[in-house]
Amino acid sequence: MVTLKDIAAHVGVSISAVSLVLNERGEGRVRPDVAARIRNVADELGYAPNLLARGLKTNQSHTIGLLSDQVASVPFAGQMLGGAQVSAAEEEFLLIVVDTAGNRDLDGTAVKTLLQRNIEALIIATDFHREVDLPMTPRAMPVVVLDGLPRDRSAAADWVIPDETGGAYAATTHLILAGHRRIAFCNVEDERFVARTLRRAGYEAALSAAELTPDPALIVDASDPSTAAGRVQARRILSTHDRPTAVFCFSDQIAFGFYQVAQELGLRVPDDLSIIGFDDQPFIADSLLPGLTTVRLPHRDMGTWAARQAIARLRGEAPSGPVSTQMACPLVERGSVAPPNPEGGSPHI
Amino acid sequence: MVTLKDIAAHVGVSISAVSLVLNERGEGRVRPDVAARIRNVADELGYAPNLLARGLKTNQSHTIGLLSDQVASVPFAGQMLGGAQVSAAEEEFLLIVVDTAGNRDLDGTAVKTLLQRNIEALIIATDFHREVDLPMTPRAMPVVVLDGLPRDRSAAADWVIPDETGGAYAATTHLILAGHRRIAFCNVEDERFVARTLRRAGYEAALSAAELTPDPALIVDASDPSTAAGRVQARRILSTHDRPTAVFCFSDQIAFGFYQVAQELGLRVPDDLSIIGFDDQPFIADSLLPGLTTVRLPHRDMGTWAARQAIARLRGEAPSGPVSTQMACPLVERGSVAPPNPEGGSPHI
DNA sequence: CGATTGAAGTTAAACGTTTGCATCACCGTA
DNA sequence: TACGGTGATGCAAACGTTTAACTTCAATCG
Repeated sequence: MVTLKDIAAHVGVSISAVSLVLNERGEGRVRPDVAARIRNVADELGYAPNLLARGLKTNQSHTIGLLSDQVASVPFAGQMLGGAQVSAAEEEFLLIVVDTAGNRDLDGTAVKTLLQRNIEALIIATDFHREVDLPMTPRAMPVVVLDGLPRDRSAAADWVIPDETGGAYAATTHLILAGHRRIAFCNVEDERFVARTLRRAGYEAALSAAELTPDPALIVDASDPSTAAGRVQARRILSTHDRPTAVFCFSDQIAFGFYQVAQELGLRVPDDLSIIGFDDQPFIADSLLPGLTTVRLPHRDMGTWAARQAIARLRGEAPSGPVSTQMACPLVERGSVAPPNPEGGSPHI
Repeated sequence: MVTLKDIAAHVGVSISAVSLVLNERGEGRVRPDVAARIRNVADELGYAPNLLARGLKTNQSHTIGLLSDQVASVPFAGQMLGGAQVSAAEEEFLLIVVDTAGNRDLDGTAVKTLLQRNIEALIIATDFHREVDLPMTPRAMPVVVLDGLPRDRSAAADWVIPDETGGAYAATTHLILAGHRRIAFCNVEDERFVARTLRRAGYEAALSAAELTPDPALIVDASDPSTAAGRVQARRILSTHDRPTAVFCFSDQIAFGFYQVAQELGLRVPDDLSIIGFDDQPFIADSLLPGLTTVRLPHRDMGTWAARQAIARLRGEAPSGPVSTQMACPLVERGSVAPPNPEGGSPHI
């Protein structure tokens, strides 16, 4: 590896002169022609500053730590990480990711690992929108929660979450505009899903806005967001005599379950049953037949925001209080929504 | 942050004494009682070594770089990263991941970023088993290819790949043992998939071992490993008059397509058609109805191996030549395989 | 004409470690 | 008494940077 010393020796000046020039601080301190020589030699030799050394001196490692307990467990995680990493890189920051592999990091080992590397900011990422407990961090270090919010709302952390309510509203409205009146909502029962309440609010708001009264019988809770749990609710809800003509599902997985049960019952999607999911999960939403109309979770955008926000704070460009934002969840139209079948609910066999 | 100097001041010894003790090098050089005092104070103050400083001095950053062009793009990536990161952590190494976000890193910017951070070893990860071009790296730096192999086979790099042939053999044999004789294989046509050839070899070997002659009409190529491409081949192959009773698919996605077309044609899975996939893709294989019997790609294990191998090389524990390994791809049995229906191929409507 | 200014650098200290070498007290031996 | 050996400890240099403070020299100014 080439060091400042090497360049200095080649050019015949002192190390500091080289440092000054290469950091664009040589203006008026180093003669232009000497500066040019230095730059040339640096180029020729392929100089790249040793960031360990620089970090040691300046205490600015240009590194952001990302802590997560689930990089592996969930497919969208990659999108968030990718977004964060790429936008960090745009600002010449490096993102270092530590995954506690599912173990709640109670003793703070993971955070310590990161602090030892002199990270300048910390991003806490979750596998789904929920409340998180923040680890202990040095007073001045920016902390950003990615896809979640601090349980202690007074904590000095920024956060970004999806606009769950907006997404649910858009989905439900889409169904209403297609002509549906009996629209079911298959939610999840687990309280840890913050989205649970928010999506329901969006669903209800959309109905109200269209002057429809929600039918409690059409709102059901799956035990979790899985396909199997979706099937259970689908069987209950689709075999009633006045079944809904459309269903909005908490997850694409659950929607998948509704596809399967619809098949079983001889209901065609979308002719006899319109379905909308949530997540826009790769390899599912677009693989289903017909393609699943769904609401996209903006994982990449959230990752991007988190990294940018962390950097903005580092630079003192952010307001003093915590800032938070909601990312839009756009509706992705595929083929699972159609006007309700006037014929009514009689199954085609 | 607490430094050696702080501890030295508290105890009333020199910095070097503290350093020696804390690195277990004090034996016979520092009196035991003093050593104990040092350790105590270090604990109390919550000392953690500054790894930048240490790395600068020792030139050992205890960091491994992982370069990939697709963390985001593929769901399994997380498994590989998780495996690599966790096993690196076990050896007190940190994994830093740089994703070029799909841009082939021609100028080596990404590698440079990593080298600037003084990484000690480099892992090159791919999104699917294929040949990769290795970037320029310092002569002595260990390089490990994860889920792929160097195009230049004489390069000084280790690599780990899945045992594609073994997995395909197991899958095909499983179908044979269930009683199937007409077993189709839906491959992909894109040559970049190294697995293409290997899985086909496993399929054919299994048939030969059972003294079955492969029927060329039963081997088809999908244009890519997607569900849509799978459907195209499924329609061709399942509507023939003497259709196969079982099919082994290159991917779970393709298998998904076969489920869909089987439905369309009134064929029941597994009664009328047995299906085996490849990948064990989360949220698909276990969501299908019936669950998809498939071959698991050992992403996590490969990640683990890559990190361990890199570290072993660093420590000089590896043989001098390149080493490579194949990870077993176990068959995961769910519900999509049954004995062939003696009734024959007549569709049930 | 002596003092001031400005350009063009250089010196040296510092960041937190690690580590070879020097120091020093003490002991046993010749 | 002198000497080598040991055990305990401190000193100081080095890793590659950054940066405040300094030097030197020539030119300008009142």
